[in-house]
Amino acid sequence: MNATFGEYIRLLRTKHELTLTKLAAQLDLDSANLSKIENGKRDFDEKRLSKLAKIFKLDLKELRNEYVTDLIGKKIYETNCTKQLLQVAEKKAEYRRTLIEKVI
Amino acid sequence: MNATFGEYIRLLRTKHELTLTKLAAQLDLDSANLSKIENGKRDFDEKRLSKLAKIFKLDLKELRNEYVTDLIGKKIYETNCTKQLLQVAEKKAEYRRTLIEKVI
DNA sequence: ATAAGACTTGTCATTTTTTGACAAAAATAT
DNA sequence: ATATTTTTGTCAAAAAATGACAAGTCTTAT
Repeated sequence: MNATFGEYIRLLRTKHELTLTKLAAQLDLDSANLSKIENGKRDFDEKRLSKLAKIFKLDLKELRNEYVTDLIGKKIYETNCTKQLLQVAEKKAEYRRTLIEKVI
Repeated sequence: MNATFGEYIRLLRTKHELTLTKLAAQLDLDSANLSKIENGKRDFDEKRLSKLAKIFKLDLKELRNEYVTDLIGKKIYETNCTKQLLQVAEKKAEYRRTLIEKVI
């Protein structure tokens, strides 16, 4: 999926021919705020992922992957993180994983 | 650098034989909070990067790279983002870069 | 043309999260 | 043992995110 998470939601919504108001209601959200989410002016709150999955009958894990990759992709973008640096970041993530083991 | 940013600061500090109190003062920070930062219980605020660079005579850009990779590494860790998903995230970052071009 | 519905934008109070500051306990060094 | 250093807990203040509403634009049907 080559789109922001907001664009992805809009895609799902329009494909199902739902209005902002209709979908927002199902997500327990204001339609104005859903509009902002779709337009990348607000973030989608992780706590609503399961609702979103149910509404569009999506696999929650896959949806969460979409969400997480968007989150990190956004950070990569915001910080101007190059591919090279991203590899360093990945190493550091691995390192953090080893930290926990040490505590055990 | 295979360490969290907090650990990295601690490394720098001890290498220079500074106490928490001394370094904290130079960073315009409470020593108790610097302790938390070094122990990963708080985040280092980006706005102090330049001070940190000056104190230890580090290249600000390189230091910022350390900081950014820590930031993203932490996110990768927290979200359990696999290498595969990370590639997706990278694609999404690229996509975001193209979005701006479209506006121009 | 205009009325209705759909979407967008701006604002603001509330909530949540982060930060700074201080006190006191724990660990370490002298 | 005392002094110094470091850690931990707490809390108020600052900052950021969120929910809600009002008013705006745009689109479509009549």
